Amino acid sequence: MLEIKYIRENAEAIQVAANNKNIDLDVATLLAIDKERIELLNEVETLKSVKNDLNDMMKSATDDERGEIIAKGKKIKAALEVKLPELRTVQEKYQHLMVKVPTIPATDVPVGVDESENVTVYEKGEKKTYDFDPLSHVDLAQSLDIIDFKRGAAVSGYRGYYLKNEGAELVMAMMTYAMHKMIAKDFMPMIPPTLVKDYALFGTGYFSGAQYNHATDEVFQVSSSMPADDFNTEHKGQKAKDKKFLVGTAEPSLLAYYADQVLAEGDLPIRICGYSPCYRSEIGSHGRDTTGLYRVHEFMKIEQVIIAPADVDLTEKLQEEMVAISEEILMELELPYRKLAICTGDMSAGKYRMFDLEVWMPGLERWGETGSASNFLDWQSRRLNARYKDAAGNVKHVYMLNNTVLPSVRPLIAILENFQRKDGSVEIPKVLRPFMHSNKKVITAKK
RNA sequence: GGAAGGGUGGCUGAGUGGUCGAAAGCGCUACCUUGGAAAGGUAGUGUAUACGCAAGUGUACCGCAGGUUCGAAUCCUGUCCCUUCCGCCA
Repeated sequence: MLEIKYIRENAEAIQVAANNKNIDLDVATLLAIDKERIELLNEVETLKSVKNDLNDMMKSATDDERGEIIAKGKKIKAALEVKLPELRTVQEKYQHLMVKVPTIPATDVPVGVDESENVTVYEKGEKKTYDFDPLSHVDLAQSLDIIDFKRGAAVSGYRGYYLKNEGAELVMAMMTYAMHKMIAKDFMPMIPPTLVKDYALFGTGYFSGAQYNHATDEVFQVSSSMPADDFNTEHKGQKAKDKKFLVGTAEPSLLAYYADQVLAEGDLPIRICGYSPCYRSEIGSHGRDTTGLYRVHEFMKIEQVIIAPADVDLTEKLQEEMVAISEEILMELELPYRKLAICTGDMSAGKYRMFDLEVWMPGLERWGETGSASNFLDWQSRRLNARYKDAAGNVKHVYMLNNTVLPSVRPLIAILENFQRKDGSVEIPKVLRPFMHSNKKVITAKK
């Protein structure tokens, strides 16, 4: 969401951004509707102004005058009953288009249609060479008895899994290691709610429109008092109460913490790291990555967010700072990775700049995304109404950034596949050993 | 899940249909007073939005959304949140 004034002044640049981001938006149509909206708004406000004058007159009117005023008032009311629905219709159209307006990306963001045009900034870490055929994490999980996909599918369904033995231990170790790392870097640790109201997800841009949309939004919906089938239908007499959503990352919860708040500039930037379970419906991903742990419906993650003052250059630095932390973690985990500058077509509407980190997975023989760093400028804070007062006393929207610190499952894949040895065992990365029972160094095959 | 009470400006809190954008107090800001401070005095002090270079003017906002009425902080309906008690429960 952007300011309409800004959209009027930068119509062309926004149209280009929308085109580059594959967003179906005609800015000229938006501006035409905006004009219509302003005209109707002025008409309605004029009517209301007359109404208010009548109310003032009523205060000191004689009985005779009162009858006359009431008659005039009724006319105003009738006129408003015509205009207000018109205004409402136009405002709905306006809102519908406004929520699609993208942030104009940084000028040096690569322009591209889809992920194939993302640009590799650099690769770091050595890909190991093996004197044997490296197994995939699925095979390793089986022989080491640390992940059970079969029972996961039986109990949870498609893409379900159990972590067990060292698998469970290792994931907890990863989470604790990452949390400690962030606390050491002065990020405030939080464990936010994962069951949230719609506005947290709308505000951070996780709904494709202004409301939850079954067809495209990758979000699980939850209701405690209605059958799931009736969720989007508000039956007469039946309450759509406790309509909640499961977040796919801690980001919405962490950022919505500041919704409707006015912060002090002196408190910015605010750095936060949050631990949360993450839920993804993967509704548009049927048939992709169908085996293994790569694409699952639930996992755990440490996330980092920064709430910054409205200073683009500063946020560029802060984004680099956040990416550097994620890179430091991958280096300490001794995982080879690459950094990608995400192109316009692979970037969602609100983003100004986005980097992905991908880790090499020798068993799958591919790079796999383990983290994503985004700078939204004020796109999210406008939706969330998160502001701050600057030194001069002006109230402005904050700028918001987020980045993965460490998710649970994809790095686990990378660890298993990169640290496997010829005898089928898997070495535990040194930095995680202090978080394993008895400083365990190796996971050995159970059979 | 049951019962009761409550949500008003930065805070406390008055207000049950028209004189209420809203009393009073506190806080805050400026000025006066002072050697300086306190106390005291005077004035000011919400947000959003439309038009405008601006001053300003209009509109909206008393949790949120609807409704009744010529007119709603006030009446009606729904909803969200908070407090207390009971029940259930990790």
